[in-house]
Amino acid sequence: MKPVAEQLAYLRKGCVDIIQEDELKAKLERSVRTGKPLRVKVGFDPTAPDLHLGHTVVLRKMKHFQDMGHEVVFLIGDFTGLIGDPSGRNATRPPMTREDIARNAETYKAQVFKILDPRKTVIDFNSRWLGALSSFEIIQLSAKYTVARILERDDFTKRYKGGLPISVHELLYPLYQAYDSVALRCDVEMGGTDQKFNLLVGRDIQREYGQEPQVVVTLPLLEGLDGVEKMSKSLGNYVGITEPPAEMFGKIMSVSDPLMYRYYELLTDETSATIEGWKKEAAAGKLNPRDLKVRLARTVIADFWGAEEADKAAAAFDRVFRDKETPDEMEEKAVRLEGGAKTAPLVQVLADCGVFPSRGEAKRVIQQGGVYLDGKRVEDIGFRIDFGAKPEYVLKVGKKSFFRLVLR
RNA sequence: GGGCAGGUUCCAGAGUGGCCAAAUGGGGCGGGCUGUAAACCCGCUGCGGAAACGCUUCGGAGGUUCGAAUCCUUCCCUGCCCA
Repeated sequence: MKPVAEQLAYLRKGCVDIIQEDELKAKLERSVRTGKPLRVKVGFDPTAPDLHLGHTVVLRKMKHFQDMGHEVVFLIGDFTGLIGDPSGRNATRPPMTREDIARNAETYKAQVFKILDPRKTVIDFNSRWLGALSSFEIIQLSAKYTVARILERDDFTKRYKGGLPISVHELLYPLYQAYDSVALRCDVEMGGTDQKFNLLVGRDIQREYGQEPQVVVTLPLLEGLDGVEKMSKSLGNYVGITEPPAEMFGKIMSVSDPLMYRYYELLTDETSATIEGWKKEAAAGKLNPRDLKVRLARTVIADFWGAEEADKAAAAFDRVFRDKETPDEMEEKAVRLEGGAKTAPLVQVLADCGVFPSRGEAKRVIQQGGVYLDGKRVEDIGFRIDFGAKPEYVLKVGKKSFFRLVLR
């Protein structure tokens, strides 16, 4: 196990808060002395079946703890998922079914080891202990905290003052999450900055149960592709870690320059000094931000798919967008025509095979000049596609979507 | 239990009998500019229709009216105040 000072320096990088740092130091010292690793918990909400880059910020930090020889608990909040954490939301979340949760948990398991070391990771479910609590024990737990303190949480305060509904079970959420720390006897709990309140409640409740309070580590929330909202699946501004390399590449390239530096900071091992240097060089015109962006995309993709795939994605991207060629892999859309007909109005075909949600939408985009067949812009909304001449067309919608239209 | 204020299109939020498929902003989509950047500019944004126009929508169900998002009844949901 590494010396404490070295561990601290390594673990501190990129964190927003460490509460309290001297407590962490003390825990690390004891761990070095006794050879007993720290237990670090991070809870994951079972609603998102697919991890995205936003999750990887904390996953990477978990990996850092593993690198330092500590034990990481990847806690799937299957029980708390039944409540639905209202953090950062202004509305109550609909609860999930047990089936949803079980399925999503499996998906998680399959994904986290792209980053985490499986030998040093414990995967657990909080239904294991929360589901076993009796009503009496729940009352005991709730008695250890006050409504006023719970309402201090930012989003509760806002909702309360704004006259928006808060259900009682939502108030219980932080207590349940805190109880996880008690059940696991955590030394450290990590989460995004939006989790700060919940993590801190963990400290209080552990104290109430006679345990040494955990150290709370918060990490920045990664902004989504829009650069404003935090990355989330429901906002659609995310890059999923299982997405094909080409997809990832395109998404990362579409990010704004300031966001690119942010991504470097949070998603790669480049040092802050290096990144600052690039920023200056780009501003001075010595470096094309586009090249930096390509580098970022390759680095990120290499983490999940390997360097070779990253290179391929980069090459494919150049072919399509620099050389204006069509990509070699496109989503195929099967076209079915009535009674073995060979031709049909394009608008109809595009709506039927799901490229557009309705004919109206298809018409609109064609009128606006956003539809291309085999590289030629379709000008006429009455255009009929003819599969008699050829069985397959390359369809381009807007700048970046390509489909293969195949008659079935 | 009593009083009051609300529930509008993806979201926020106007609209209080016909001019409302419903202002405005955001989001989304398309075009232009570019580094497929961002920012910015233009356009579109319920469904069907080439269009004229038709059809379905304003918490649910009924009703009044030639005509309702707008009025009435009732039910459901939310917030506030009092108890």
